[in-house]
Amino acid sequence: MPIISLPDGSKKEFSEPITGSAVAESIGSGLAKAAVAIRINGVLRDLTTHIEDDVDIEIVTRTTDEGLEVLRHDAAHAMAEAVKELYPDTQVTIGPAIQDGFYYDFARNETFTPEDMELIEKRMRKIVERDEKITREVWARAQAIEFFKGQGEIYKAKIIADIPEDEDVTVYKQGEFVDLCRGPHLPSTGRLGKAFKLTKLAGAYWRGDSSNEMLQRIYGTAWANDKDLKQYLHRVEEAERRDHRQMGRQMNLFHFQDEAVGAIFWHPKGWTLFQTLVDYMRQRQNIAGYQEVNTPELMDRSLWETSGHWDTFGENMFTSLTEDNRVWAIKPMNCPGHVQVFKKNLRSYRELPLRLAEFGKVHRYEPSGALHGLMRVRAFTQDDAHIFCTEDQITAETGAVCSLLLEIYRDMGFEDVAIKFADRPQRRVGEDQVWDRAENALLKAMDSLNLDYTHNPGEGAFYGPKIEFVLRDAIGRDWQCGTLQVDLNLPARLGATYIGEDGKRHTPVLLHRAIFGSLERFIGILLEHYAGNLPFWLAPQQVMVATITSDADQYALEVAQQFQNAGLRTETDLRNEKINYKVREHSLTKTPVIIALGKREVENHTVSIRRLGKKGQKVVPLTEAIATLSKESRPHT
RNA sequence: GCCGGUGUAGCUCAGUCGGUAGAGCAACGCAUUCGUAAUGCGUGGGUCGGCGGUUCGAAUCCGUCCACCGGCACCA
Repeated sequence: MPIISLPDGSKKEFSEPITGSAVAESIGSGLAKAAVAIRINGVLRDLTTHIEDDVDIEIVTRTTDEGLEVLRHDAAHAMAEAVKELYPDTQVTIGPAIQDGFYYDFARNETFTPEDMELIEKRMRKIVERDEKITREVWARAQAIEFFKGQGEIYKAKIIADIPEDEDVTVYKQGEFVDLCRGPHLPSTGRLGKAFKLTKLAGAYWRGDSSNEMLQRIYGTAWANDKDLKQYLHRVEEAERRDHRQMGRQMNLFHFQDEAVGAIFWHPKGWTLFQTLVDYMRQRQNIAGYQEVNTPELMDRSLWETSGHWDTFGENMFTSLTEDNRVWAIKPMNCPGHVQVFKKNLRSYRELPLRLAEFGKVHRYEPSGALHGLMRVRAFTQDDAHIFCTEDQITAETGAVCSLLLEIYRDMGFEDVAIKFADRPQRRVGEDQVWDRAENALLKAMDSLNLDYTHNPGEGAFYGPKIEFVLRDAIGRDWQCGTLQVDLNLPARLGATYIGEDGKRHTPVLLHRAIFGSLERFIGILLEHYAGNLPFWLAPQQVMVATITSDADQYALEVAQQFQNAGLRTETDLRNEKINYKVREHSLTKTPVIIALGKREVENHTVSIRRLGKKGQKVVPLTEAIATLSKESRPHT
């Protein structure tokens, strides 16, 4: 006689054991239709589960995050079933739900083609039409292994062998298809609906390990209904439209070419943007007590051996062998250089914290497959700084870096910043006790600053734990940009010391920190965040003075000159073209302000201001325009 | 680095069965002086990613290398 409590506190009593579906039906047919799973005493279960005891339940519907996860997991199963029907010699491995969709990894000798993908999707739709019952069974481990081996499913057998002894091995059946799975699943394949689509074909290593064989992964997206699917596809298109590589071409900012793979040719406008960011950061850092330095691009290999970079990343460093038989490494980081500057003078504890900053251009031989526009390159510029301090100063310095960083992100238009704590990685230098100290010091600093953070295990740098600062952009994507690392290893390895109050030599703590991270990448992020429509103060070309007729040419040159004198990045367009044509062209290159000048403006000494993305225009006296725009051109700090 | 896809004019793209390579935009020239997202007419522009092979003949078929795109792995 189960008594079932609903989330709103109401109770329902049933005279006999009942399934989740029936409970949903008893509440309402609409709910029953939308239901994909049931939460019983906090645990997500199949709708087909029989409820015999008194329980708290919640019906999970297809539009909720959890419901979508179930739906997408079902889509993965339907895809696997389709693949097994069409290509019986294929082994299925794993197929989880992911953000916005699902994938399944297959092992098969032949490769899947885009045409296969269409066939598979068609077959999935047939499987949905067949509306096969999905049933759950608990199997004995040995029996399960035997079964899947018998089916030629070696990967599945391996997965079962890895399931902890105390966990049940559950399998789900739909039609002829039997899959090892934790569940939960829908009652039948028909409930999946039609709002899914296979999206891409890719390789993926078995168990995510590049020393293993590569499987074939098929990705798909699945939604509660057609409307949501359409909306998602539209969102993807929008994201493509704001691709920074596209913006770079449209706005004439930079280009790449085969002779310099992973390196950027900055055009005048792109470089102007770059310099605007550098100028801004330089100013902020000066105020925050940093001193700027510059260190060599090339340093003898031995220095990198001492620092530990050679052992850890030697294969990813560019080197140059010279006539005198010396091997030079092109710097992949600035820290060893900064330590040399620190070491050159005898340092006193009174000088600490000493903050050395450098807009250092570094080179790293990134794997070819990792390269991606401005986001991942082989030559980039860091807004790097190293803070030499005592252990007692770690907290205060961490606090200062955090507030500086958050202010700067806000200026750039990012309000939403997440913080992660990354601790010791597998591959590292230094004793475990040193790592304990470094991690504890950083955690203590974060706690005493009341920072909200999540844990990112094993993701620290090879010389120390780090804080990662992750910002969220206008379309909800996360970008890890800033970082702060506590390093108790490199200063000792590179022999940095200072004289303490006690008159003895001590090894300083080294805090590595960057705010933009890579200037190049940050520009990519800005371009995508703003879809090219940069705020006025950042826009490389702020004002275009365009004439309506040639009568205004003289005045236009005068106006442009005055804008330039006021520090506004201004160009003129005196071409013999219609104003419509000019407006369109300069709008496409994302110029924030177009000043159109005709007879009327010449006569009245006014200008007509048109803002990017806005319909009309405003006619104001020239002096007023200059005042307004100059004010806007300052970083709003 | 690995898997799959793509590579044709400055840009976006078409090119059937192997038979002398096309469009729109841009550029250049001429006309037009125009009031806020494309004025008209004309002209020039190609190592069809590189190299090799098959063929009487290759943008097209085969091999190989390179780059890019989407993933995987990597990311000091």
